[in-house]
Amino acid sequence: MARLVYERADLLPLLGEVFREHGFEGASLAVISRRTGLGKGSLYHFFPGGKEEMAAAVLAHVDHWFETQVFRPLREEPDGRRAITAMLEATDAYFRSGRRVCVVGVFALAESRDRFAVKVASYFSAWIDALAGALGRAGHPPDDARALSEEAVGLIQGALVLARALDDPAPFARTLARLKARLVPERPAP
Amino acid sequence: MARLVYERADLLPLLGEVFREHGFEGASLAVISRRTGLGKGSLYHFFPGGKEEMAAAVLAHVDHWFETQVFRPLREEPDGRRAITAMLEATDAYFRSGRRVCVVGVFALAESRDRFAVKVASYFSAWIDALAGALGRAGHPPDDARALSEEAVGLIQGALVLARALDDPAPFARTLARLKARLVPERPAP
DNA sequence: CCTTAATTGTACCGATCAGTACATTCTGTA
DNA sequence: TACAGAATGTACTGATCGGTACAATTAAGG
Repeated sequence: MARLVYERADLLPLLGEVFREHGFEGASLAVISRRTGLGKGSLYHFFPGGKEEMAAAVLAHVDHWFETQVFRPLREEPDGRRAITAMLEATDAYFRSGRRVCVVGVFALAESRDRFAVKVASYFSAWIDALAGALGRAGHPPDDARALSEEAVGLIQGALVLARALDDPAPFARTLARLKARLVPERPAP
Repeated sequence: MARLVYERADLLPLLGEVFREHGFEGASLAVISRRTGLGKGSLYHFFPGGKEEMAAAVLAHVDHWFETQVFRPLREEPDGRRAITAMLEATDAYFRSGRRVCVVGVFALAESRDRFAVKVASYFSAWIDALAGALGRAGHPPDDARALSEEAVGLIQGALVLARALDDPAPFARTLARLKARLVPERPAP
């Protein structure tokens, strides 16, 4: 058989999609095997810890993506408005304008939250912290910035739930547009 | 053994908690049996359709609760501001101030969405429609009302995800407080 | 070509899954 | 008390679960 996967890292995007679509409980080794094209032998070769290790690797992979593409720019870009605009664009791209849900959110709602409690919690708190900082640099008063950041991150997650529930990505797109207007108004925040 | 359950309806709250905590895939008949105190014989006596019928009954039960306690008051209470305030209070009570997640949201994010697509979608669209009407009666311009309603429902769902992810109900409470300030401002909306 | 180790598919394990069959136990009505 | 039907627990089914063992295959180095 042709060798399609050369590295463990090549598997992570595929595994990510499987867990995103099925959740942890619903992602059976059978569907993982089918979607990756790898037998159990290969899967356990790359992930001796089994399904739990696969899910942990996916969470770490997602966290790393957001850390480098979203959180760090939010923290380090001196221009707060530019940082927030970039975050909204990256978010829109990552979630495919609402056609993709958040695997961390999926894990958070189900039983699997307890198993991955630390990673799930740190993902959201890192996002809120980084965005609050950028909002502060964009001119929002510190007290507002924190509340606004929490609201924005929650709004994104809620819009993903809504988009999936209604089977329509439009609510997510509208939410991002409203968020942009609120977080980065045409005239800098008072 | 003492008979604890006399009617199928008595089971729905128990089943609701199980599906809320475990999701559809994660709620095995073993845990359902343990949590309800009923053997499989009894469960299949009440729900010949098995797990799927149980979940459908739970969704219908939740939908009925929201219909009578939230959606209908939102539609029929002439005073829009009063209707919205009552909705926020009922929502806070139902979700136990953020200590409880939304079983429809849980179903929406996981694979189970496809199985219950109609009920999941209608729950959210009914909520958004009813709230948009009340917002209109509360003085919000029609265009704003629709967008504001969608945002509010999404915000509630997102806050539930956040509360569960961070294992802290506070974000939900703060979100409801902000929502109240936005939907029912001290001085009626412009 | 030969060796070696990494990689992979397959057969299997015990446990658990949803669901069925059915005998037993209750409960209400004579 | 006696009976009928509802309610219930238990034992089972085949399928699938996550995970293991291991032999066959592959690729790289000499």
